Formats: sequence, structure tokens, C-alpha cells
Amino acid sequence: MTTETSTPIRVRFAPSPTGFLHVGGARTAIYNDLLRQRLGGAFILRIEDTDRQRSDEAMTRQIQDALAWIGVTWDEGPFLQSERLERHRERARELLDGGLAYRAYETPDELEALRAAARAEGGEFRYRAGRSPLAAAEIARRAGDGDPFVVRFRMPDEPIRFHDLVRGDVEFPPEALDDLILLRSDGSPTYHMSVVADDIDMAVTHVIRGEDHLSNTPKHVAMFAAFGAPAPTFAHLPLILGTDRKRLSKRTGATSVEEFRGQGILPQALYNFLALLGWSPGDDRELMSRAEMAAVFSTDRLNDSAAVFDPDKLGWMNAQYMASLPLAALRPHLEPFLEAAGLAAAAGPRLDAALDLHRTRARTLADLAAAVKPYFAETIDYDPALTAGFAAQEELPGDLRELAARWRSLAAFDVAPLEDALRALCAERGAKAGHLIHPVRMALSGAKAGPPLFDLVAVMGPEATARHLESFLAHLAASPPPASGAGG
RNA sequence: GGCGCGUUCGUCUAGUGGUUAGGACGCCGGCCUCUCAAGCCGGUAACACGGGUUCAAAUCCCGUACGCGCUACCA
Repeated sequence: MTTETSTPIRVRFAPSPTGFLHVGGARTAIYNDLLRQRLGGAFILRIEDTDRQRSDEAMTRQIQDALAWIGVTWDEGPFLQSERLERHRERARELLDGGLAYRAYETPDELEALRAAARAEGGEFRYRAGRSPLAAAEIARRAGDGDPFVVRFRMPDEPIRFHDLVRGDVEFPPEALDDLILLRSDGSPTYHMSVVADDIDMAVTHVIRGEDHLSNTPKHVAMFAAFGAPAPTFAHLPLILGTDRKRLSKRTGATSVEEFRGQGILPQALYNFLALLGWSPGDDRELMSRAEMAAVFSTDRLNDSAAVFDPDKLGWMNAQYMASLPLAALRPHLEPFLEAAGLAAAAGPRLDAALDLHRTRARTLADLAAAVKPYFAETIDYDPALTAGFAAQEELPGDLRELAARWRSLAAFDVAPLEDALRALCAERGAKAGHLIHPVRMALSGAKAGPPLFDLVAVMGPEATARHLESFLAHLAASPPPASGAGG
């Protein structure tokens, strides 16, 4: 049965703060977010920082920032698992008192030796109650001496079955499971102890997490049973792979939400893209808002095989959002990029007009900011490789000067008169309009391609146009003469 | 090694016994056009392999190959 309750659910996203929020983690958060929106209930954010060595407070903050940026909101938390250690110990003690867990006195070295020996015989060492490699007398001695011990969970002897919303019915034989450690010899709870204790205390109903936890799930299922608590419904998501078909890593490109943000990807695009990496609405829709997805989200349509992260498609999707989002929604996200481009002051109708001219021509916010720069920048850095062709045209400077003069005398700096003036001049010179259109585009934008020229000029305005035309003329004058000889 | 999970165009996916195997990204071509995008139109390209079951299999079963996960006093 894959039925989802129609009653409110409680989901949680539980990252460990050992690094930036990974896109895999972000996608997990997104599915939790979508399911909670679809069915109602609560989203709990829980930071699993029980590994003190690797956890970092800055990362805890960063993860929250990244989540908020991408548009995932939580109703409860963030709870720091490290602040609940006492509760986790208490829960372990309950199991101990109830005989569902026991003390074990082997040292890590002894355990390692056992594992090595088992492997040498081609087998696998399993730690189970009553099968301690230590003699009863030795155990008694260590207990009596107050030697350090771990608390182990007594794993049941029957196969453990559970239903996974993505995988279907899954069964693990008892031989595959150890009596896992609940409390380390220093008394600190392990991940498994903390997760189960928290999921029970927080009344979590649905656990959506990465496939790497599938093999942990039978352990957790057994523990829920030991506590007499109903196990939550599980959904284990397939991994996200890099273009090399290996687990996504920095080797093949960006992996963290932060990196994509820095590249100029919109949060709406990343959310949309990630959501579709392992889920589809069932029809052919791809561009969908969070609300649209939430309206039709179902775990039934979660995919069960790994997906390769395709940066090209993300770029396309980002371009779609940049082209269609209301300017007001786009601007706040663009701001940091404008600032980085030295355009912190750019604003107003000119900026909006320029944005409209370039938004369908950029893939990222960084591209957009760069494209809009010439409208506000004092100068343009011309690339000699792109201007060499113009520098070779002897009559061009004179024609450009004449054009500048005619444009200057225009009553209105609008598309039609600008175009008429340029075409008339070209006609007088017996040239096609391209004779001036292309060099002027280069002069005003530093690029050989871009928006329709007269739109560009009108938005640029008389001052910037005159200024850039002037410096382009200077650039041409300073350009080395065309190579003589071969080719001519 | 053991246990678990997976495998449809290069990539993301639709498909749940009968389809010309659909859509999207990418790529190629066309239209539009002052160029480039966008948009529109068209093209390219897939059921990992081998056995079954069945009148009929991408869909069900078994095996093989390949990939991945777990196998810690990490999470």
C-alpha cells in the first residue's frame, strides 16, 4: 500500500552541518517541503551535529540560509541534536532497563581483530547478543573492574520488513544486521540512537531521505518497535550523479546550493530543476512553480533510479525564469551581481529597459549583469580581436562621426528617428545598413551580437551613446594598422 | 566478499501487456531578422544483455553484466 494519509503529516529534514548544503540534500528538503505543502502538517528542521568533530556552527547557519534562499521553509526548529544528548542517553537507558539493550565490553581493537579474522575466512563479522567473543568470566571481570563499555541494541532474530514509498517492500535478513551501538564508551549517543529518539519525540510521520540510509532503515525499524512506537513511513530517494555517472562531486562541477547561487542561478530555477530530478508531475509540464508542484505532488511519482545532474538543462531553466519573471522579482536577485560588476548605483527605468532587452539573452544573473554594464559604465573595454575588422575599414571613422552628429541633432532619441538617420546615411554612402549597424553595436556594447541595435541605442540614451562612440573612435585610431600583404 | 537497491534517446523523464515508444535539455536544419538570443517549425537519438511466461513484453518472472549504497564506538 502506498496510500498517503490525508491527515496532517510531520516531516523532517535532518542535515549534518559538515559542509555546504549539497544539491542532493536540497532536493531531499524540497521533496519534504512539497509533501508537507500537499498534505498539510509540519516541516521540522533538525541539525544532526552529534559528530562534534566534523560539525561546524557556521555550517549550521549556512544550511539555514541556503534552505531559506531556495524557498524551503520550516515550521519547527532548527533543533540541534547536540542539545538533546541527555534525552538520547535517557532513551538508551530505557532500552537497557527493559532488557532490549545490553552492555558490551569489547574494545575497538578487539572488534577490529574479529572483523579482520572473519574477513580472512571470507565471511563477515556480526556482533549479536550471546555470541560475544569474550568468555563469560572475562566479561564479568571487566564489568567488575568498571571497564568502559558500549550499550548495544538487541537486534531481533526475525527478518525485518518495511514498506518504502519509493522502493516498495524491502526485507533484510537478520544475519545482515549487527547489534548496533546505541551509546559509545564515552556515553555519547550514536547517530542511530539520536535519530530514532528524535523521530519519536518529534512525532515524525514521514521520513524522506537519501538512498544511502536504506540499509540503516531496518535498524531504525527495529528500534521503533522496541520503543513501542509506530515506525514512520519511509521514502528513500535515489542518488544524484555527476556527468561522469559517479556520485556528484566537486570534480565534475558545482555541488552546493551556494555555488549555484554564486553563479547566478535563480532560486526558483534551482528548486524547479531539483524537484524534477527524480520526480515528475505525470504530464509534460516542466516549468512549474513551487505552488504548482505542491498542488500535484505525490510520492507515488518519485523515481527509483539515480539521476545525472545536467548543468546545461539547469542553465536553460534558469534562462526561462530570467526571461519570464516580473522585473520586480528579478531585481533583488540581480543586485549582488550588479554590485560585483560595479553597478551598485544602477537603477530606475533605464535599468529596467536594459534588463528587458537582455533577459532573453542571458543564462545566468552574472551574464545579465555583464550585459547591462555598458549602459551604465563610463568606459567599455574593447577586445582587439573583435574590433580588428572595423579598424581595417578606412572610411568607417568618418562615417561614425557623421552618424554621431546626426543623432546628436535628433529632436527625439527614439528608435524610429535613430534608425532613419542611420539608414539614410548608409544609403548616401551606397552601403547597406550593416555597414554602420555592426560597428555601432560593437562601439556601444563591446559585443558583436546583441539586441536589435536601435532598441539598444534608445535605451542607452544620448549621453552614453555619444561617449561610447567617441571612445570607440579613439580605440580604432589606436589600433594597429591591418597587416599588409597576404589576403589584403 | 555479504546484504540491499537500481538499469527507456548523450542527459532529465512519460510509459504499469497491444503506442509509428511521447515530452524536455543538448545537438543539427529552417522561419523570423541589422547580429545574437527568445519564439515558432522540423530533424537526430533509447527500452543493458540472455532466457522464460503470454496470441502479444519496455512493461511480469529468472539469470548475467554493469552501476550505486550499506557492511564504524561517521552521519
